[in-house]
Amino acid sequence: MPKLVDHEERRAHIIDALLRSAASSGLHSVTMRSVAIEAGVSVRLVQYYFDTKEQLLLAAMTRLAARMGERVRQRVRATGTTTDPLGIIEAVLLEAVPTDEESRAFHLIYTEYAVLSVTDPALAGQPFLAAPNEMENFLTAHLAAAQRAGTADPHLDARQEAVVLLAVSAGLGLSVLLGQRSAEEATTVLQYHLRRLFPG
Amino acid sequence: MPKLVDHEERRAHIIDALLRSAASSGLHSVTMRSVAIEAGVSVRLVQYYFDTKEQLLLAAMTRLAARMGERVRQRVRATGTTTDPLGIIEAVLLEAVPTDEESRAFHLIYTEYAVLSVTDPALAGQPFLAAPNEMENFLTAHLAAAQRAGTADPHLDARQEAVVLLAVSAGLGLSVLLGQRSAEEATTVLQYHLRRLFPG
DNA sequence: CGGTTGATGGTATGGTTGTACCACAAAAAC
DNA sequence: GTTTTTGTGGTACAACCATACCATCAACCG
Repeated sequence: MPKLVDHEERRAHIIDALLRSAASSGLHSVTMRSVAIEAGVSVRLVQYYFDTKEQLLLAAMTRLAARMGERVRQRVRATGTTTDPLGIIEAVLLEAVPTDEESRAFHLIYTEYAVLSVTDPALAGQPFLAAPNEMENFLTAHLAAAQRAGTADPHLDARQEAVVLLAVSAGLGLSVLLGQRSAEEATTVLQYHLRRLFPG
Repeated sequence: MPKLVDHEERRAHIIDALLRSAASSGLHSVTMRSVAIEAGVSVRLVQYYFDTKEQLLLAAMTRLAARMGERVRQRVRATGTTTDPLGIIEAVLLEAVPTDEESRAFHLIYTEYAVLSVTDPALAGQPFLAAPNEMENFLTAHLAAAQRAGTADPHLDARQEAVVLLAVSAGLGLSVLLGQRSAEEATTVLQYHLRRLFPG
């Protein structure tokens, strides 16, 4: 046998090719061939590492969901604090607003997957439910902490506000994707809304 | 020639078949054949009335966008008032939350179209931008009216709040579609948020 | 050193899709 | 009453797609 190759690396390489291919012309238009070409390998190799297209799509979805988690955690880390609820919450929510081309592509594919998973039984949507639920708890906890610290209005229902926040961020992100709003507008609106929850 | 048929009626019939077909297994899986079968006509007829698949999809999208407008107007009319801003706003926003199977199918296809229009140049997204912009103005106006009438907090920025409201409603609707939340939960959260804008 | 096994390329195949083409019947036009 | 025109069916076709199959080549195993 030649070279004795690192399977995980090869798989990652192919998945990245799929994501690039999907970013430019939509998830619905990716084919074994387009992925192979984008990855610079033969179709046979894509088959070799993923067997079927369904499994390839599934693997890409899993990778995407994982990357979403990383992105959010990275943003939170970038705030450099674990004690400023407003900063942390803002960081989490702003991740949903696509700014540069890279994040736009990311969120586009993510959304395409989410919508696809509604009708495609093979893509049962676990990854798309686990993450938001986790975020909901996360936001609720930090909101409650802010209330205890006196920086957020104590009359608020922390959990319901957390759900509202997630919905606002998802809705704004979507409207940016659809070209209805600019990323700057969306950011401004989100910050406006946060300032109402965190007066002063 | 036989029968001399009403073209618009035939077209509507076929488009409805497309929407039914898309509702059950996703917009991506509709084909000329599946539409023809669902409509109970031959493939040739679908071609005859729409020439190409692209035009069929486009016509269905247009019809869908128009129907969205009707739905919202109908809801507003059903409130039976033109002077109660809270009632009117709540009616508009609740339309985005799919309750029964019919509205679920409607919003699913609508969302699939919206996402598809991002990558498919043939489906340039005008219909998906006009309606929300109109709604934004509508909500802004009614919010401002409520502020003048003293039922809404006068410190609010009516336009930004309108954008937030649209985003919340879109986000909640999407989360219901994805199966993350029940329609009841979404409704509760939306009403909670509205009660914060309209105290008392 | 011989053979087994991992990695890869190439190609064939069966199915599906959108669309073009051909035929025909029946109503309208003249 | 002949000739258009309009609606409709059936079918053929070229493209494309996912996948199965066949072949090859090189490394490691014994």
